[in-house]
Amino acid sequence: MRLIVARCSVDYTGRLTTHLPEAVRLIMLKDDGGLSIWHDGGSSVKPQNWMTPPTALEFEGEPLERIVVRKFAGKTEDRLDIRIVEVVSDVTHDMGEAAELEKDGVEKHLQELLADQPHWCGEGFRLVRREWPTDIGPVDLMCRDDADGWIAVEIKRVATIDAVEQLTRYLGFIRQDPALAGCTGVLAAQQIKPQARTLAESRGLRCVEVDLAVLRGEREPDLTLFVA
Amino acid sequence: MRLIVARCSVDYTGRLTTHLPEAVRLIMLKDDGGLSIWHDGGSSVKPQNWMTPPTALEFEGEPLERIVVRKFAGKTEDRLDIRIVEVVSDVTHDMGEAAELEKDGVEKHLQELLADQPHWCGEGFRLVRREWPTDIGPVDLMCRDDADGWIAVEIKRVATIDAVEQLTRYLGFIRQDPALAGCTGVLAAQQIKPQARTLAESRGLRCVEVDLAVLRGEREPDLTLFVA
DNA sequence: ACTTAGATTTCGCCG
DNA sequence: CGGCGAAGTCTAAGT
Repeated sequence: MRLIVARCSVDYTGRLTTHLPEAVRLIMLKDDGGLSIWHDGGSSVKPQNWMTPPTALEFEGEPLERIVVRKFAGKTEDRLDIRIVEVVSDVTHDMGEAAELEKDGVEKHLQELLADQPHWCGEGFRLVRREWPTDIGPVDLMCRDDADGWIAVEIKRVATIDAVEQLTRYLGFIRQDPALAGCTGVLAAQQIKPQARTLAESRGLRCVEVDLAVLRGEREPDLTLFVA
Repeated sequence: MRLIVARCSVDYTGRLTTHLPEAVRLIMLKDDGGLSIWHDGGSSVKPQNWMTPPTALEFEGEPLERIVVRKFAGKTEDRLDIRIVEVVSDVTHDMGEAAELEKDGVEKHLQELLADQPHWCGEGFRLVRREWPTDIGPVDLMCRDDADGWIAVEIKRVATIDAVEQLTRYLGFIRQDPALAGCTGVLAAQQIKPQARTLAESRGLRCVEVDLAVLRGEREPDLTLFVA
C-alpha cells in the first residue's frame, strides 16, 4: 500500500463530474489498483474521490506532478485527474497476506436459523422453501402450517415500515395464483418498530420478534413472549 | 490526520460482532475522532472496520499496545478494540483547511433539465410546477398534456421499487383533490430496474428512460426510443 | 433531535 | 455479467 500526502487538486468525470480545489490530502493507493483520496474534514468513512479496481494508473513527473486514473465501466470511461503541487510524504508499506473480516449477526444468519426452526415464526410451521420466487423478487421463507395454509415470511434484522410494504407487495403477487390466494404473511425480526407493527397488524400480517441467542440455543426463551 | 501502520488484530461489538485476525494494517485517525482500518486486500473504498464520530479514544502502552474506541449510540455501546503487536509507522499530518467536493450530474440536475424540457417525460407535456406539494412531501414535477390531463412525474437517477412506492404514495394524496382525481403518474429515470418497471406498469404508471447527454443537447436522441 | 431520501452508494449472492 | 436486496450502510436536508 502506497500512501502519498500531497497538496493537490482533483477532477473526476464518469457517472458525474466533480472537482476538488487545491488542498493537502492523503492519496491511498492499493496494490490492486484501487485508489482513494482523503482529507481531514468531511466524512470519516467515505473518501472525497475514489476509483475501484480494475484501473489503469499513470504517473507523471519527477517529483510527482500528476496521477491519472482510468477505468472502463461499460461504454463510458471513468477518469480521475490528480494535479500535484507538492508532495509532503510518499511511503509504501507491504501489508502481507489478506486477512478477511469475520462477521456474525447479520440478516442472513437470522434467515438460516429460522429456515431450520420455522416454528419460531408460528406454531406448527414447516418450511416449503427459502427464497420463494415472485415476479418482483424472492420471499425469504414460504411455509405451511398445521392446516396446510400457506404463509410467506419476511425476515429483517430491524423491521421498519418498509419491511411491511415489502411483504405486502410480495403477498399481492403471490395471491394472484389461485392456489395461493389464501396465503398469509408473517414479519419476523429481531426488532420490530412500533409503527411497523401497527401497520402490519392493520393489514392482517402477524409480527414475531425473535432472539438470535435463543435461536442458537444459547439462551432459554423468554416465557413472556408466549403470553404476549 | 494520524496514520498508524501496525500489526494488529481488531474486535468490534455493536450492531453486530466482527473479528479481524492479526495482520499489518493502516489505522487512519481523523481530527474529529473518526477512525478507519485498512488492509491492502479487500475493498478499495470501504474500511475493514471503522467508527464514525463522536467517539471516545483511549490509547494504551508506550510504545502503543492498544487502542479502544467507544461510541454511545442510544442505549447500546459500540466498541472497537485494536490490539497492537508492532507499530511499523506512526505519522501525523496537518492538512489545513477543509476543501469541499463540488458535484455536478446528480438527481437534482436531472430534475432541472427535465423541468426545462418536460416533453422528454411525455409527448406534449408542459410544466405546471416543480416540487408540487402534497401532504407527504413534494412531487418532483407536475405537468399537463395536450388533453389538459394532469401528470405527476417522479425523477430518479436509478429507479428502483422504492421510487414506484414513492410515486404511488404521492398519487394517493394528489387524487384526493377532485380536480386532480384523474392525475396519472410517470417515472422518469436514467435507468429503470426491471422489477420497478414491472411494478409500475402493474399500477398503471408509465416509465420513461432519459439520457443526460441528450437532455443537455450534447448528443442526438436515439431514434429507437420513439419506436419502442 | 428525528425522519426521509440520495448515493460515483458498496457488497455479496444468485441467476 | 446483470439484477436484486442488505448494509455496523453513510450523509445531507427538511421538519
